[in-house]
Amino acid sequence: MPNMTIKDIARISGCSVSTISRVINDRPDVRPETKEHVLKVMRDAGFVPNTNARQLKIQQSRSLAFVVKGTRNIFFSDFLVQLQRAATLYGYNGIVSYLDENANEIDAAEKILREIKPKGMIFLGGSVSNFQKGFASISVPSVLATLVSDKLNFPNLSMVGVDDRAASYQAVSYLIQQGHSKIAVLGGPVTSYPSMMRREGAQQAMRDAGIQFNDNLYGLSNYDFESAYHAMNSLLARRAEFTALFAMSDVIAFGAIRALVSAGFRVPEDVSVIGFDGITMSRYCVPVMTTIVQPSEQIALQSIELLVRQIEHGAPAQTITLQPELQRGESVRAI
Amino acid sequence: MPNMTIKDIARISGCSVSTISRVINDRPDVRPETKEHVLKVMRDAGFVPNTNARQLKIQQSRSLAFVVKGTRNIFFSDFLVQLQRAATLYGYNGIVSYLDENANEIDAAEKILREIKPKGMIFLGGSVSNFQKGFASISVPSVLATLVSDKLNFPNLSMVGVDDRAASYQAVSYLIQQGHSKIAVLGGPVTSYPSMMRREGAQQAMRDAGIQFNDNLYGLSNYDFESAYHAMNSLLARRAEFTALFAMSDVIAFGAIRALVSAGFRVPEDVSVIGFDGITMSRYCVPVMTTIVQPSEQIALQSIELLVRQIEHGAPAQTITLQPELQRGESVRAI
DNA sequence: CTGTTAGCGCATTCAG
DNA sequence: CTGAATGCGCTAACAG
Repeated sequence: MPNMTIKDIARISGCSVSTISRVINDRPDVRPETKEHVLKVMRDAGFVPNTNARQLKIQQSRSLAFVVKGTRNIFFSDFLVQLQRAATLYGYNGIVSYLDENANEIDAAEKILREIKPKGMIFLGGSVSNFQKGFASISVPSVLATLVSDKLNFPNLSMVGVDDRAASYQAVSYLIQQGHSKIAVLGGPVTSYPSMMRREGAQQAMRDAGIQFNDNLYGLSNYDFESAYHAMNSLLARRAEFTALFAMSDVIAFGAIRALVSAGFRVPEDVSVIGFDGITMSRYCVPVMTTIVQPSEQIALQSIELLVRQIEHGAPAQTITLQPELQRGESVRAI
Repeated sequence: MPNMTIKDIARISGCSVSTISRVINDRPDVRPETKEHVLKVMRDAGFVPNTNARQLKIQQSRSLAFVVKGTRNIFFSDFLVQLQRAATLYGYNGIVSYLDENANEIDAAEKILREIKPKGMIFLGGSVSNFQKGFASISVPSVLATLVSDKLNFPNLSMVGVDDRAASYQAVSYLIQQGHSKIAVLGGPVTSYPSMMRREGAQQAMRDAGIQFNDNLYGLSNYDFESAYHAMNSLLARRAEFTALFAMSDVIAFGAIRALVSAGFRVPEDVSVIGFDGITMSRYCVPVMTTIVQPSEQIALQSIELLVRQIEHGAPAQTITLQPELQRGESVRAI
């Protein structure tokens, strides 16, 4: 009898279906003995409630949707594992949905919402303008992870991440402290909010140090190895002169370093490189990457906690800004 | 009107619910014009069928469970994305479940089976002995991806992967061809089937070349950076002498290289390194990794195809062995 | 505390 | 080709 229903359990235990339902849902209004008895019958029969029927009835699931934009970004892969773990901790199961870099995450979210009716959503990556335009239409508790923006103000959208501008200010300041003044920057397009913030932070750091930011030293790259590799090659092709590079992610840094080395430069002897994210690889590569480490485990945990509070207690959305940390590796050299 | 039902569509389109249902399920017995009309109404209304109701009715889901053992293995992260993509291609949605390295994947699978009733499962990583002991109890179509073993013979368990023994034979033979004879090996424990096969292949290659395999040159490592780093340090601590290293995964190779470099060795000048897997990073690191590339996209695609055939047409389980490819990078030097 | 009953949204006979 | 009616398994009033 592999597929029992609560009816069968009701029959066997001599109770009614509603009592069984109450036991399943751990309602208080069941006599302890009855509950015990029903529980035993259920165990003996190997009964498992039908999730579909349950969810059809209550119109929602116990799942969270993780919407990931940017599948080639290793930082996100790492982060997803943490999210899953945290979700499980709170009794939810996470369903991952990968999106193309140029997909619209709001449209995708709406589709997911209708299809699987998650109780909450967590967005990894995403464009602020897409959110501004469309997020109003989605009403489930949500969290935008690894991104904090003051331009987004929705009652059901929390944000958890580091202050990208401050973090990249720190990164570039570090390069400047080490004596660099010709600093190239590699990162995402202006339509990417974190990229924009990181760029602003970088420029601010230069300005504050009296260094003129040169647009010629800015290379456009997506958050993947290949794109970064090509971006650096373009920089080199136009004879950009720099002694240091700020890459807006470790993955970008790796791709860039590969291009630099292929072109005959040494890191850090000829070019110093500082990354961003602090993926595991950054600690095991040669040279060890100097990078801004995002506290990904904390971000994941806090994201889930916030989401669960929003879901279960109707808590208001919050913005949490966590502190990144500078990992002093070997990829930056003082000059 | 965020939550439409087929009833609404029926009303708007002037048809009955059954016609709508037929259109949704792409049944042939609907007049083309009617179908077109209904389709238009559905699009205009942004209607999405309720998955729960549908699945409750047809008593099965359209989801596949991906059971991943080993969250720190970047190769699996890459691979999962491919699996998701392939699943979507076939109209299924994949649900990922991450397991601890020392969890029992069969127990986990049984739980997943009861909870979400997937139509099929794909296992990433897993111990052959666990399968031998417990897989008989699970009856849904399954695929063991990236692992091929002749010790597993279940009517509902397909396997897709490379011939680990042959592949590592190739890897070590390559080192030997390059003049190496003192070859260290870093890899998983004997309880890991791929590790065992890769070890056997490596030893065979050495035997065939008349090289004595020295147990002192074998280091035990899990498939993560840190473990590999420590394993290499142990090898160095016991003054193992070698000019080349066969690492059973790229991640292991990276961890080992980091340890080597820290100890003052250069790669490949002092020690040549060959890896396994061919993760994206292997092409963008310095030096570019010489490695055995698993055709992960193919493995993912074939795994899903096989699974879908088993599910939809009751096709028998199959074993598919794919050819890996040697990526000649810069981490191996002839001596 | 417990039982009866009416749907949740959809697929599917069975009649037209 | 199309429509009306039934029930999948479960929860939640409502009525004892």
